[in-house]
Amino acid sequence: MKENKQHVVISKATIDRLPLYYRTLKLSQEEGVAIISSEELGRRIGVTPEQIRKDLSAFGEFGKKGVGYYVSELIRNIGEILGLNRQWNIAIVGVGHLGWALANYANFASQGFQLQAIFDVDANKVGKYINDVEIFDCDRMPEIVAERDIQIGIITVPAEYAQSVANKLIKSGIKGIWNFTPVKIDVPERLHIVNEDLSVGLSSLSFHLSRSL
Amino acid sequence: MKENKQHVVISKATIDRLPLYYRTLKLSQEEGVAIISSEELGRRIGVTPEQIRKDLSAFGEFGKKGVGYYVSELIRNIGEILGLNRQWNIAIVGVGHLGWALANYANFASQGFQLQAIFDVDANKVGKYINDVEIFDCDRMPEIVAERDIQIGIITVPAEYAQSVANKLIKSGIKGIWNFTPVKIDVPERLHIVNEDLSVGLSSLSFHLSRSL
DNA sequence: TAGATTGTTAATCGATTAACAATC
DNA sequence: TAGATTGTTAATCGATTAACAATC
Repeated sequence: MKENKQHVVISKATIDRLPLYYRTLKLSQEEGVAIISSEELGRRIGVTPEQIRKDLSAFGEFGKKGVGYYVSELIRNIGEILGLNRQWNIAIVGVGHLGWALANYANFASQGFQLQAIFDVDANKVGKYINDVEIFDCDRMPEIVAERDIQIGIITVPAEYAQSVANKLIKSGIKGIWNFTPVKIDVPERLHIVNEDLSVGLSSLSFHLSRSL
Repeated sequence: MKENKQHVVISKATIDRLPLYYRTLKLSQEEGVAIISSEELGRRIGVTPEQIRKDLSAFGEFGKKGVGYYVSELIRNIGEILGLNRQWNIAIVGVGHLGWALANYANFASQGFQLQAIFDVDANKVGKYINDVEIFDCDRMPEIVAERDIQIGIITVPAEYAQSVANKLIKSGIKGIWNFTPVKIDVPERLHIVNEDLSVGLSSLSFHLSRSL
């Protein structure tokens, strides 16, 4: 019996672990593992088995007591929870080093994220292609976003343009933003935004190394 | 009176917010702000003033009651806490798209992180330069790391080589690792590792969009 | 059946928020 | 002095861990 647990509050921490489970399960599947226990899955990921069972229990009952989880079934279920069983259309705004790297990141496609367009203001870049994806002028954002049903925008422009680019994306009809600039972007309530602040990682290392060296 | 609060437990969340404070303070300073309240700083970052005061209080008393924080003083103090007032020598292993982008990321240097070397196994890349930084064969890691006193290694190789590259870095004397591969790397207790899993961001957006669309 | 492992409830731990005395 | 704002203690909230009944 599959329950619908809409009433359970799902923590951000849980959502961030699900992709980890998903990926590790896929790897296990490739290795030929058909059934896996929370114990074994936890060992591979570096998470306690209780944590995994708790996380999953927020969405339903996916395992078999005394047995474990059927890998393919769990992959399907987590994929469904994360919305990975469908295609998302994404766009990158800003072809700097990072934007270029992300545009070349082939793995997105394999996870259902289809890069539909790249935007930049530089006339020298507009009209060129990165891996068969065209670079458009930012002014054409409303048109292209609508035409290609783009739901997610990735912002890799210099920090000072982050907010104005976000505004333009939102006005064009985008539903979610992945922000690589180190500034806080104000967005309407209904919009989802994930901040990927790459400068935190090194600072964190710096902090710990200063203390231990 | 500056106290030494070695007994206070500092949460990971606090450490992750400090770079945010640091950066925002620097921006404020550039705008000519000399004194800032936790209220105003919080507003700019999107964090409650209580949070900021609590975070800082783990390290000492940096403000003036009834006044606020002297921006330059707080920058210096947070910089000291994070270990940003010194130079760290870093190396990148793996010149794929992401490694290339990071090697070109000029901002590292401005924060005291000096890219000293790049490593790759591809003979076509070895000997070339990215922004005046030479690409060395991975076999020369022990030699170069020691010679240039490199403390931090950035791993941007394909997932399957992550662990062996980490082992090599550690054996070469590296003290901290910034891991961009989506796999768990086992390291000795004394080593610091920060995982930057870029695939989580899109999955998280996918999850929220699935629910709200 | 006995052993294994889930799903869930209760207990613990940790982090955030609220409140306020101290003091500039 | 009165108003403002810090630093800290107490209260709340949320997330993780432990324990265990259910059951395959």
